Amino acid sequence: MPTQTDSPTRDRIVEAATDLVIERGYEAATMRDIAERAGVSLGSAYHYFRGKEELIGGIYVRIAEEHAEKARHDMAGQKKFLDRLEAAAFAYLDVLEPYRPLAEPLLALAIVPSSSLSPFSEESAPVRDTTIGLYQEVVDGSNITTDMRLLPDLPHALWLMHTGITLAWVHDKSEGQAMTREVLARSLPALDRMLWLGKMPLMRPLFNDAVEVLHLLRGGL
Amino acid sequence: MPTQTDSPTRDRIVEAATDLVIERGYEAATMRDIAERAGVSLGSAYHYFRGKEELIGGIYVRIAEEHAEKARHDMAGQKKFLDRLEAAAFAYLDVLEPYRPLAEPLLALAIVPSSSLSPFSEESAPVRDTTIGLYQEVVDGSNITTDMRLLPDLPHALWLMHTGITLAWVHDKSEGQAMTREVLARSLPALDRMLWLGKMPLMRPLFNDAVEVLHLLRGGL
DNA sequence: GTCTATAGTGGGATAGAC
DNA sequence: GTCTATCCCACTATAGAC
Repeated sequence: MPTQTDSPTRDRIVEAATDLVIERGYEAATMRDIAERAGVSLGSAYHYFRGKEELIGGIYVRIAEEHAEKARHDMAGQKKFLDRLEAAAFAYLDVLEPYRPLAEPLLALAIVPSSSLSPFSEESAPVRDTTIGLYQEVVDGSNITTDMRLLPDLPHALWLMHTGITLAWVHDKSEGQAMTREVLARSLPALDRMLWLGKMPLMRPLFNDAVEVLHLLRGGL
Repeated sequence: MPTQTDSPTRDRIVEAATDLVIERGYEAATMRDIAERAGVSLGSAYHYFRGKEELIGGIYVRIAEEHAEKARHDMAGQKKFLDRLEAAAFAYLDVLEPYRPLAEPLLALAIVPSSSLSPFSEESAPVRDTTIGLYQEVVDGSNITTDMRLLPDLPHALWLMHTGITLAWVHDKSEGQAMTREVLARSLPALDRMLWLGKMPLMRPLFNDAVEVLHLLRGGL
């Protein structure tokens, strides 16, 4: 944890904030209410956290860690790249589920590139590395066959896809976000098959572009 | 315009808001300042607009219309699908450029699915239809060859890509958002080539998935 | 020096007189 | 349809408690 010193008061405030935001939504959970439920004064809450945004931010870390843990468990023993990728992706949706009430307000904060809560920010580097590392494991532990030039950028690209899944999941209006699951069930095997096509000479120019685009994205975001 | 009745006062408020937000940013442009610059009271501003968000929302319409106009001009006479698609995409980036100071705050509002400013919302239907219609023209005026089952969903899919481009552009940290342009320069030809591959029997299963995924997305977002 | 409490400030939004 | 007056919020400043 490269964050603050541990403090029971601090933890109580985070907990109160998470509960209240889940109960009432982001706007309706006022800093006064959060402080009151945590049994501290408003001033104390602001002593520990720069603002409401930072208070909420800690949840990201929790989600990423829960995801990594469940994904590692679910793909243990699996060898096929598709199996491992599916395990990691669906584990993410499982972990996300209870946090759904937080999805909209969290996304509104995280989408701002200059915000510390943005997945691309300097401050998010630890959480980002956790998830990229997980996808590295997805690749490394597998028997993937594709254009070898793609491999170094693949974990990062999968993490980018991971943020895309988040975006789709938040916007998914279907019951229990079934659409996101169905899209993954359809597109992950397709992705697997496309990667496999990377071995074919006919596909060479397409994979040239893919490698180049992934590099560009990595540099400019 | 299926919106409000025209009113000079209303227009003055919109203009003041746009200017102030570009000058100072979204947060710093207070409703009080906007009202003052427009020469009306705070209460009057709230008479015309439900809130700050709605006040800013009108800008979307303007961007979509400017884009459609420039794109139609730029692709006039072009027959090749790739040429038309590139014309439409790069026209969009050209149109977006002067609005860059608004990008972050606007995205923060638009990303919330329940917001009227979301590109997927009921209220955004007119703007959405404008842009989907433009991509329909991109396809219809072209000599595109691909798996025919893809065609009905293609304009909507291109609009989805269009919102993705917006997302990348807002996050693009490179000088003058050069990365987004380079990514497009690389990936649009690749997309064109992939669509062309839809004619090959080998690609049949991949295009089955593509058609299915596009349908799922269309239904669940 | 570390934490807490209190009393502000300013901004978004609303009610109701005219 | 325009205004004034007011509410409630996030957030700040700062004095004091331990």
